[in-house]
Amino acid sequence: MKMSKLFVQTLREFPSDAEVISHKMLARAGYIRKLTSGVYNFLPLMWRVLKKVETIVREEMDGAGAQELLMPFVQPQELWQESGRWDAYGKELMRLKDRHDRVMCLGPTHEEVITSIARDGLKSYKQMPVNLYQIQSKFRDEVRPRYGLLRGREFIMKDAYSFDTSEEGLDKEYQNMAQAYTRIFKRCGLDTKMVQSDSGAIGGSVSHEFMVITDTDAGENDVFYCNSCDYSANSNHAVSKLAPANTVGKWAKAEVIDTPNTHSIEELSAFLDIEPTVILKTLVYIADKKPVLALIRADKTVEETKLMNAVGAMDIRIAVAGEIEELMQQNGFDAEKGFIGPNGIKDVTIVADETVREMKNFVVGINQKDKHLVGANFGIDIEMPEIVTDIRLVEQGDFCPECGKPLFVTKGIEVGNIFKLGTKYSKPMNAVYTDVDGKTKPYIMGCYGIGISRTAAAAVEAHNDENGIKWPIAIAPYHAIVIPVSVKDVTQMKVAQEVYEKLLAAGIEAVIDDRDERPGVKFKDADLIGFPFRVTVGKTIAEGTVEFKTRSTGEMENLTPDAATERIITEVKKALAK
RNA sequence: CGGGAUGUAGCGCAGUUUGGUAGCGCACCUCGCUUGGGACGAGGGGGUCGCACGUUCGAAUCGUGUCAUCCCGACCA
Repeated sequence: MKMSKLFVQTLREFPSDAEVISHKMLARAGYIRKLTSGVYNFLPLMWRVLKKVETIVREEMDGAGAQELLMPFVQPQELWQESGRWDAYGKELMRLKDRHDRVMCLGPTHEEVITSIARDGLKSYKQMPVNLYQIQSKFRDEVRPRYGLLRGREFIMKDAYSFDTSEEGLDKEYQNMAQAYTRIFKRCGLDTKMVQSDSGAIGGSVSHEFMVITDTDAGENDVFYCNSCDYSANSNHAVSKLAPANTVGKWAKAEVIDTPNTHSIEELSAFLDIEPTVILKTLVYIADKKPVLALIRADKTVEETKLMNAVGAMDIRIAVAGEIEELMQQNGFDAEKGFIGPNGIKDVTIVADETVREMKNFVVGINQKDKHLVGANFGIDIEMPEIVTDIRLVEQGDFCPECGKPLFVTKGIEVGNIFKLGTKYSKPMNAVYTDVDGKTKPYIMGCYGIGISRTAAAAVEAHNDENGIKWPIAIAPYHAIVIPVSVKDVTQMKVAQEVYEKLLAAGIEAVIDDRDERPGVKFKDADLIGFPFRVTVGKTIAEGTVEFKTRSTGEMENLTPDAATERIITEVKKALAK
């Protein structure tokens, strides 16, 4: 490809609406252009990258025994009503009407459609196991799209769905996919960590996420991991052992005492001269529009996803002052934040964290302003809630649940995930097969996603410097660029042309910068766009050498034109051999 | 959806306070000159100043409304 004809417009400055590095770089280097919020044009360079990621994904998925198909982007409401997700999915599901006022949605994921395909054509145990996948644009009407391709509304995703006749079969396919994913991301030049995670709106029991570890803002997930064993988990799912703490209060008997103006745990513990570990904290949440009380040892934080799961809600948030007031009034109390407690609250789900179990003689709010109950105990002064489970956010300094060594935290970009769905969709949608015993049974399903466009963006997050992108060779839009310093210099141009043609003949994807620009412009563009290799043909051609530069390391060498050509061919082959 | 901000040429911005016929840099076109890290000179093309209504002799500028975009929080590939 001639640089003069390559459809790309690099910018001198970063677009002002870009926040994270991958968005800045991809926009400035002319890979993407925003069409509207969270929706991007993938320009020729970007499309080449995406196709390369797709190719790797296809090769590994096919190699793992999956079969590719393509499902529609527009889906009918009825299918989503069958699974129960039409109401459950929320506003992220982009709904629209056709000309007959029939209600449709844009596919954010395809469990419903694939399940309908399966129940039509997958009738016998003999046809299983089977794994079907597609690569396609998805649309999720995100509350707040951001970070460019990392959280767009429209994005390219590979989604695979497996059908098995047994849990054992599903386990096997789950492992199979985990291994395929590990290979895929490695081939894309990304270091990923497979972490335990919450299964969220898609549902199911077990799930893992593949995280690109990054220390930038773009890593929206906190990942806790252990250096001594292989435990790692998303913070929304992580569990931990706690350091020993004093959880027994200093009071011998229960009594209500005045605690004026102690609205926070800090103020209360200072006023009473005690540690927060002997205070029972009561938080009011709104889960699916209904209030929920969460009890936890006061030095700990509630993890909202865990709480949401504990009460079986689809949506959760902390209550605002007005809602707390309303709850108090309904129960005949006059208290505010800081003095709330579980006693006397009727018809409200109460969830306690495991940490409350070992608390004794503790301090707790009793829904009276400026008063607390001290020396309280479960079973005597406070009823133990029916739901006692882990709703605690793991923190740095906690210990590994498996081996007891310290846990560490880091940021991660989720590029893929795998779920065990079980019969979550097959049962409600009556998607069944006939088993060997002649009985009809629902499929045991799994689903496996990879964000294609997010993976490409994550690669930029992981590989860049102040001058631009440093693409991993396997997913770079082109492998190499050949730059004649002056296109008017006949010798330089001739040698550059020869190198370029030899590269093409060897199957290297190369660009020749035939523009009549000053060298600085060409070098800046080459670095910004991120060609893995660069051959510069300049004055040193008089001594028979050209300059060979490796983008990832910045290393520069003077080689003969043939040596530089061979070097690129060797390096690219080596990189693609994985 | 709550809080904050911004909409002026493809990109980055000034002009708005104090109303008077729209500007700068980059990019683009032509010519000259230049050629190892985003040169220089001359000339040129491109904008209903987000949109609507209002105030005014006159609105990018003032008022009201509206839309869009971005940032901070709750969701997720």
